[in-house]
Amino acid sequence: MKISSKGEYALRALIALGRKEEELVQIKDISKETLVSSQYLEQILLHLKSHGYVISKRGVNGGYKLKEAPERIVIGKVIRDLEGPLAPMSCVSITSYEYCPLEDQGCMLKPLWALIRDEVADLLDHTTLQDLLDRNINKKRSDRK
Amino acid sequence: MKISSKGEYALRALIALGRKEEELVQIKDISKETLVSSQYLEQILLHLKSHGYVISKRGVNGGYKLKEAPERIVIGKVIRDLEGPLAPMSCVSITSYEYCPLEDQGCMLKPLWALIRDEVADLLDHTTLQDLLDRNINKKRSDRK
DNA sequence: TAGAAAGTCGACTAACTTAATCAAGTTACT
DNA sequence: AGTAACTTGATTAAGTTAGTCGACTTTCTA
Repeated sequence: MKISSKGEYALRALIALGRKEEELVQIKDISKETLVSSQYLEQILLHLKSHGYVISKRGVNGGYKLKEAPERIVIGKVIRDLEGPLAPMSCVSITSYEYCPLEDQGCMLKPLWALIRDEVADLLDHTTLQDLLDRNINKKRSDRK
Repeated sequence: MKISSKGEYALRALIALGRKEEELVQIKDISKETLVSSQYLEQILLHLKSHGYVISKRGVNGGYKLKEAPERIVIGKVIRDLEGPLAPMSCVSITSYEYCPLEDQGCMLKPLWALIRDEVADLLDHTTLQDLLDRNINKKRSDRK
């Protein structure tokens, strides 16, 4: 049930950029703040760029910044884009469902996995980068009304 | 955020045994029901045995059965025993915590991981094998009162 | 306009994990 | 004695993770 370091590091980078809001931040500065090597960050930032989360400027005084406002960046989407489905098993994944023959005979595990998927997805899909920056990750969730 | 097939298969095997309650069930019969190869099941059943979930009888007419009643087998414990901590990051793991230097500077991600850990652990630690057999996995959780 | 700063891109790799498979046992029933 | 059945440890093939490397392109500035 782990989050991979790629997802973790991507979120660290987004947080670092979110704290500077509009300025360009260079990889080596992001590296200092996130404790991730420049070379690995480079790879991760390219992924973030290709998925439309950040924009970059090359050359002297270049760097990265967020493409959208932090309140429009949804953590669940970032994690799915960077490391794949949130569901614990593909038989309960909305975004990448795979058939399992046990479904036909009334699998007794599927409802459990579905519940986990729902809880995790609900939480991450209702948390934005701004929530992280505000340290506002409790409450405010759909099923707690 | 995946459950490994080892954990999934172990739970399938426990369910198969739980349905027979007291009889000895042979690996090849568990294999038919769970759709897991006999040879891989063999390995998994040994793990389940070493962790005290099942007992076996060798020789002709041997097989496996549950060591305890299904209502005493907690799914969270099975998963932790078979595939490790439930926490999405080791910095929020109760059972296998590991220090992360970002903690000292107020990591903004840790509260999120902690919340996920709490939700998943709460769910799995309040679900027993009997609940799975009864298809009774909703409600009845501590934070829903 | 040369040179340095900074991002880009693709290939590569070492270590680890997963998911098995295999072979050679040991035990116990008939 | 024979065979069904569990036991154990070694091995392996494939995939993933977490990087590393090197050559390249763009852009600013002196």
